[in-house]
Formats: sequence, C-alpha cells, structure tokens
Amino acid sequence: MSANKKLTIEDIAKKAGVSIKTVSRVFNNAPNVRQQKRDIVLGVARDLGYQPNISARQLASKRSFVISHFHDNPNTDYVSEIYEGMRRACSEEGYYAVAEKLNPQKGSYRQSLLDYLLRFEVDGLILSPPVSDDQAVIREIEKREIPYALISPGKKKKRAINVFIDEKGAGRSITDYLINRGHENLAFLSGLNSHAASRQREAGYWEAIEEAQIPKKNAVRLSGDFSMRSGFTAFDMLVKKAPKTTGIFAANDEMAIGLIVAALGKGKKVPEDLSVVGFDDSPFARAMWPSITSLAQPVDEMAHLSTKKLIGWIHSNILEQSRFEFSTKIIERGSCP
Amino acid sequence: MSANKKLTIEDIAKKAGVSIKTVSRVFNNAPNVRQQKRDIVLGVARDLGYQPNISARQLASKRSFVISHFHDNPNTDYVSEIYEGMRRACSEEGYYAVAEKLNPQKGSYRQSLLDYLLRFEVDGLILSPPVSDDQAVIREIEKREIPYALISPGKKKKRAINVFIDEKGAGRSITDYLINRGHENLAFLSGLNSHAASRQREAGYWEAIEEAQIPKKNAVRLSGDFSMRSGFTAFDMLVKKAPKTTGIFAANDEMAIGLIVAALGKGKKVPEDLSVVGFDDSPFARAMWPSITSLAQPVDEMAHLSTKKLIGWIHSNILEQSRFEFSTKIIERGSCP
DNA sequence: CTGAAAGCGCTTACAG
DNA sequence: CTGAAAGCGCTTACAG
Repeated sequence: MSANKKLTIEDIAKKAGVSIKTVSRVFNNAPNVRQQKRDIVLGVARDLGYQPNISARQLASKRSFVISHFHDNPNTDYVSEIYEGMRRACSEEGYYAVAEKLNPQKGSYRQSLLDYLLRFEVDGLILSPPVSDDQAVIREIEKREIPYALISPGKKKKRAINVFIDEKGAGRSITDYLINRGHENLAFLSGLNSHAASRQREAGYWEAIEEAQIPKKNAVRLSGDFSMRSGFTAFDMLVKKAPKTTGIFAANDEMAIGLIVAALGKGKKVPEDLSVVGFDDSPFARAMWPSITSLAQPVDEMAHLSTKKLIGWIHSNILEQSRFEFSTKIIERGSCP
Repeated sequence: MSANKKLTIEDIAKKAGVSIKTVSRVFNNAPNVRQQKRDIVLGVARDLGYQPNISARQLASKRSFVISHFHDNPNTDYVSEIYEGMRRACSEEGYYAVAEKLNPQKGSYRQSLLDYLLRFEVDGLILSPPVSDDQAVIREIEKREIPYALISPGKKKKRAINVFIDEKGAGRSITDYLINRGHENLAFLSGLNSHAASRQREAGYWEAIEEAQIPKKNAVRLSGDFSMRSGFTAFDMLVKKAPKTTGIFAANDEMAIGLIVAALGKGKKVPEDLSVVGFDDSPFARAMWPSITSLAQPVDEMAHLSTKKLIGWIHSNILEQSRFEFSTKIIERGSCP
C-alpha cells in the first residue's frame, strides 16, 4: 500500500514514455490524446495501481472535486439512499460526496446555504425535496453559476439537471391496482398539500377513479401531512366519512403505517377489511406486520444518474440534457396482496 | 465571496506583521507561538474572513484531513446521527467527514475495508456497531496504525478511543422504572444474543429483578433479534408463556413497535393492559401512536466527542484518555407513562 | 520563540 | 496532437 501512495504522475509518464501532461489529460478525459497513447497510459496506471492525488488536483485546478447534497428531510432512509447513489457515482469519477443537512430552525435555509458555500468550495450541488423546491435557495445557486441537480422537484428548472418520476402516473397506477382487486369504495390519504408530489399523486387518483367510472361519492379524500400520526388520525375520519371504504391509497408509507396501526387497534383486519397501499417502499414498509404494499421509486439510481450527469456538466461546461424520468413499480405485500 | 477565496496565508501574515510560518502554526494549534501573536493572527484572520485552503494543507502535509465512519447498520437514523455528530466536530476542526457503508454481501468486510484504505487516505476512522466488534477489521486498522474510535464496542480496546454507555446500568434503570410503576410481572425482549449490548441490558434486567425481590417466575425472557417482526412474534410467546405480564422491556424500539402492533391487533390496550419501554429513542418511537417510552443515548454527542478526541490524537500523536462513558435517560411517553 | 527556502503532485496557460 | 515551465497555498525540515 505505501508503495502505491508514492506513485506520481511522473512515474506513470516515464513508464509510458509520454509527458506528464499527457498523463494528466488521460486522467481528466481531456481531448487531444491519441487513442493509442491513452491506452498505454491507462494500462501502465492499472498495472502499477496508480491513483491520482486528489489534493494536488484540487490545488492546481482550483476545483474541489466535491459534490454536496443539500437536504432537510427527516426521512433518513430517503436521504441515505440518495447519499449512497451519489457516493457510488462520485467514487467512479474521483469525486467526494458530502451530505449537508440544512437546518431551518436556526436562521433561514438561505443563510445556512450561504454560510456553507462561503466556507467550502463545491463543484456541484444536489438538492432533494423539500429543498429542491426552495426557489430562494435555487436563485442563490444560479447566481453563483454552480452546476446543480434537482431530485423530484415540483417545478423543473431549465438550467439544471432534473430527475423525477411521473407522480401523477404513479397515483393512477396505484389507484388502478386497487380497482383491479375489486375495491369499489376508495380513499386517498393526502400528504402536505404544499408538496407538489402529493397534489400530483392525488390528480392521478381522481383520473383513475373517473376512468373506471366509479361514482364520485364512493371515492373520498382524507387530509394528512405525511406523518405517521396523521395516518393514525385519518382512520377516525375514514370511519366517520366513508365507513364502506375498503381500499386506501396513502401518499406515503408512514401514513399507511399510522392508519394500519389505528385500524388494528379498532379490531379491523388488514388486508381483509381494509387494503392499504403506500408510497416510497420504505424499510418500515417491509418490516411492518402486515408488510405494506407500496410504490417504489429508484432513489439510488436517480441519485447516481444525477451525480454522473452533474459531473459531466462540470467537466464539459455544457448541460446536454436536463430532464430524466424514471419508472416506478408497485411492490406487492401483505397490506394489499 | 470571491474575495475571500483569494485570501492566502501570506495576506494574513503581512497584515499581522509575522511570517507565514507563524500563521501556519497558529492555525494548526502548534506550540511555540507567543499568546500575543496568536491573538493578533486570529484577529486578523477573523476580520478578513480567512479560511485555510484545505487542499494545500493536504498536499503539503501529506495528510488527508478526512475522518471516515465505517458502518454496516440498517438503522439509518442511528447512522445519520453519528454522521451529524462527526460532521459538526470535523467542521470545527477543518476536517472532512465521510461515511462509508461496508457491504458484507459482496466479499468480506475486511476486503471492502482494505479496498477503501487503498483508494483513499484517511487520517482517522470511526467504527460503530456491529463493525466496532469486528476484530478482523480492527486488526487491519491497528496494523496500519491509523487512529480510530469505537462507538459502543462490546470489547473496549486499549489503543483506541472508546465511547459507550453503561448498558447494564441502562437495563437496570428501565427495569426499575417499570417496577416503580407497580408492575409485578415483567418480561425482557432480547435482541440478537451475539450483540454484547443485548446481553448486558439483560444482565441489568435480572439484577433489578433480584434486587426488588420479584420472584423469578414472575419475570420472563423472550428471544428477539432486534427486528420489528421479532417483536411482533414475541407477543404470541408472551401470551403463551406469561399471560399475566404487564410490563415489558424491549431491547430496542423496533421490537417494541412490533410488539405493540401485535398487541393492538389482538385487542389489547397500551399502556392500560400492557406497558412497554423501548431502547434507542428512535424517531419512530416518537412518531408511533401510542408513542413509545424509551431510553435515549446521546448518540450525536458520542460521535462528536469521539471525533474531537480522534483529531486530538492525530495531531498530538498521543492517545490521552481512551474511555468515555456517557449517561442516558428514559424519555417518558405514551406506552409507559 | 521565529523565519526563508524548498517542495508536496498536480493543472494551467503558453508555445509548438 | 504534445511538451517544458510556472505556480496553486500550504507545511516540513532546517537554521537561528
């Protein structure tokens, strides 16, 4: 190992019979190197186990090789999955992945962002909900011309990388899934209405209801706020407003869990009396009993691709494609088999 | 901002009327600088908003200024809290915090660790359970003489920083808490027996039982594995083995949740029929309904302190104190008020 | 307790 | 398509 650490660009250049500049070009994927030389350099580097010294690159190039993920999300499973996708992409490209939790309690978002950008150099930023919809934050980033990517933004930005799923389509397919299983009395349990995703999922719900010609009176909407507690409370509303309901679409898994716990506590059987489908395929959806049927989005891949595209943008200084839609699937489990 | 970025050690030296070496010494907390000069330098740096260039430090010193947290823990809340504590400490000391998830599926732990240490320089390592009890991993680290810290290790190491809580004492205090609330028929729901923490918590349980002179037949042990599912199943065992039980101590919150869900499903009331205390004070313990009384350990502080001490060790090359015990407290909630 | 010189391993213009 | 020189902003011996 210590032998590896001593290897420099010069050693590789000598072995390969080229100048250090050529080696540098190869490792930066820069143009103007004949393919043949490129192969030789890469071969020598592989044989000797050469790893470029990141600090030297940073210092000389005045770039940081750091991609930072800004978030403010209490859902650590979601944040961890994003980090993992970023980390993989960064490691492939010789970058560092850093996660920064914006703390809205002390001062504004914007302030913590500014503080951060002042203290640390970053080459690119990744924002996830709800930060990805914070226009003040986005303005600050655009002002500094830092390449950035938005994960599941409510409003897609032209000068950014946007990765997302078809929220409305997902809402439709969950509703269809319930309808196909014979449910004729349905409920949608919403998240915070300020989140675009919740509104879009609901739109898909109503579209599917209409298309299946289910009478409007047999389909209700319950208000939640994405918290487990609100799912718990929603069950009481359901009993009052629409006791005949048998199929429920919750806008996230936490609410689905809360609702199921409430239902069990009142002697209802899941899925026999009440079938529930969640959204996110969170680890708890798997661990709960009954386990929860849920719509999965490929968060890890979304983070991985956006990081890759971000690094491409940083290198070429050109934003080629700005929108990437990912597909989802429903994972069938105990709460709605 | 761009003005700040241009500031170098030279600017500060000039302003402060000292050599750059003195400035460097001040920023590295090195000895041999008169306090008066130190204050001047620090004052000038503050006024101008100077931030040392990390890459330059890395390159010149051949240190990475990176502290890496190795883990393999499905509990993302726990991992995130550790990361947050590390990140705070690192940011105070001008270090980078990195989290690396060891993937035991592909190849051994040890291999992924070696791969990592080969690819990246790190100045220090932090290990959390279960990695903190993997002696093969620890051997590799000690062989390389990398300073490291263990969070809640089963076996404390002499040549490492160890941060931990009194697991047995925590088990005692939870049991006492139940006893003080009048429960005379108790159950302990264990985690994986291979985890030292679970065994120690159980030892505390039995100690408290004995001290309170509760007949052994009124206290049972149920086997779990830390999973929510195992808590769910444990309820059936409980009904068979010890139907008179009213007070339950679960070795973690997930099992407490599983057990409560099972109990609710069978028409039991919590806490009226069954009082449950968990361990970890996880976000779900707060969010559940009923919310769960749980023992909280200061994970964030444990990570923060161990990172600080680790950096101190790196700088001085001296490991001063190797053991740090943290205190815990029981957070009273709905499941056992 | 303090300073002037050399060097860490790369990249950036610049020249060809 | 390729190379020799200068320099990024620090720290490390070394000397005093």
